Amino acid sequence: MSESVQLPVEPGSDGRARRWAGQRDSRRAQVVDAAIDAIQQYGPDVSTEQIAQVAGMPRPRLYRYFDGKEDLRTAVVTRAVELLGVEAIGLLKPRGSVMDYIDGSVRSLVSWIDRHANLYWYIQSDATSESAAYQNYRAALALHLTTLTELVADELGLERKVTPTLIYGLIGMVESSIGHWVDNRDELTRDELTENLVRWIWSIVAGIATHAGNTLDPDSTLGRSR
Amino acid sequence: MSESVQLPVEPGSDGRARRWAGQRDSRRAQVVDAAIDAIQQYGPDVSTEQIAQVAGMPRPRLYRYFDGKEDLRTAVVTRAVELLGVEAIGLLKPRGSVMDYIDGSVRSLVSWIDRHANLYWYIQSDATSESAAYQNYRAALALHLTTLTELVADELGLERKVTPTLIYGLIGMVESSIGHWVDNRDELTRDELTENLVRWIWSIVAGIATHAGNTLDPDSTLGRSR
DNA sequence: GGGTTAGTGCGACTGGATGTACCAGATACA
DNA sequence: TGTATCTGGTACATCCAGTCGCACTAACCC
Repeated sequence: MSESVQLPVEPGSDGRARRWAGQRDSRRAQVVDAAIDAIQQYGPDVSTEQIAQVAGMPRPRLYRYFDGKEDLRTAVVTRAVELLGVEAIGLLKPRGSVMDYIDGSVRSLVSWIDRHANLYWYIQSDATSESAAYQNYRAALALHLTTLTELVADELGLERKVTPTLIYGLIGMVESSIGHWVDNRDELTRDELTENLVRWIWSIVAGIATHAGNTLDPDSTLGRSR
Repeated sequence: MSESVQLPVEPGSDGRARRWAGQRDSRRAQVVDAAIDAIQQYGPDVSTEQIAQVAGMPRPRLYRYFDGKEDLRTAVVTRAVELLGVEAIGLLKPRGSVMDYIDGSVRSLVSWIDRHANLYWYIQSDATSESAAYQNYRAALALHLTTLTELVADELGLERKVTPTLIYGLIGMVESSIGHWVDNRDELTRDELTENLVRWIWSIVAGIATHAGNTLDPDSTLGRSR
C-alpha cells in the first residue's frame, strides 16, 4: 500500500540500510509531537496539512511513517495517554489511603484535561465503537483504575464480572463532568469540581462495599499485603 | 419510509403558496426518518449519498431542506432524543419513590441504547464541545434528570451550582457503562447492568444527602413537598 | 387556455481533504 | 564511482460536502 516500505531492518545487512535503523520510529514520534502541538493550536479538527506544516515536512511525507490518518490518530492518542500517565504516575501509585488514591487520580485527571482541552476533545471526537484510538485510550485509563479495584476487591466484595463496567462508568462520569466543567468554568472552581467528584466516587465505592455487607475505611492504607 | 403528514396550514394569500405550506417541514421529517434508517443500516458514518438514497431522492435535494450536514445531524439527534423521550415518558414521570424513578430512567435508557446501538454511536461520534447536536442531546437528557434533582433538591441539600455537573456526571457514567456493555454483552445481563447502575446512582445521591447532614429515604414518594 | 409560482429531478461543477505516484536531489556507504 | 536509502516537492487521483443551473411538473390565478 505505502509507496515504499521502509527498510526491513536486518542486522547483518548493508551499512547503508543499518544507518536508518530506528529512523522510522523516531520520525513517527516527531510527527506525533508535532500533531499534538497542532491540535493545541488548531483544535480537534486539525488537517494533515496543518500537522505536516508544524512538523516541518511536506504532507505526503506523513504517509511514509503512518498508514493513514487513523494510524496517526491512534499514535497521538497513545502518546497522550502516555503523557498523562507519566505526569500522574506519582499520584496514581497505590500509596496512602483509598481516599488519597481517589483524590490523587481525579486531581491529576482534572488538571491534565484542564491544560490539554483541545487534545482531550480530539480524543473524544472519535468516540465510536470501532475507533482503535478511542478504545486504546479507554483501555489505558481502565488499566489505571483497575489497580485500585484489584487492591480493594476483597474488601469491596465486588463481583469480578462487574469490575469493567464499574470502571468504564467511573471514567465516563469523571470525563463527562470535566467536559461540562471545561465549558462552564464559572459554575465551579477546579477544587470544588475535584472535591465533588471524589465524594461521588467514594459514595459508589463505599456503597458497593455496603451492599456486599462489608465496610470500607476511607483512611485504610492501600498497597499493604494483608 | 413513513408517509409524510401534512402539517396545519396557515391561511396564506396565494393558494399556490398555501399548497406547499408545511411541505418543507414534512420533507425534513421524512429525510430525518430516512437518515435514522440509513444509520441503522450503514453505521454511524453514513454519507449524505446513502441518506439520500434511502430517502429516495437525489443528494442535492437534501440541501433544499437542510443547511448542511450539521443541520441534518442536529435534526436527527433531536428526533432521536424525542423518540427516546416518548418511549420513556411513562417511566420518567416523577411518580413513585426515588428508587422507582432512578430505576425507571436507567432501565429505559439501557433498553433504548440496546436497540439503537448505531444511532447511539452516531450521536456519540460527534462529541465535540462545538457540536450543536451533541450539546442538544445532552441538554435534553439533562432536562430529564433535572426533574429528579429539583424534586429532591431540598432533601439533598445539594448546592445549586453543583447540580449541572452532577447531572452531566451521571449521564456520563450511565452512557459509558452502557457503551462498554453494548460491546461486551457477555459480561453482564441487561438486568445486572441496570441493577448495578441504579445502585451506583443511588449511592451518589444518598451520599450527597449524607454529606449535607440529611438522610434520604429510597422509598419516599416524589412529587410532593414534605 | 396562458402565465405564474412554487417544488422536483438530475447532471455538472467547485472546493477541500485524504491518500498515491513519481522524480530529482542529497547523503552516507561500498 | 556507483548504489541504496531517505527527503522535498509537485502533480495527480479520489471521495465527499455543498452549489448551480436548467428543464420539467403541478397547482393556482386571471
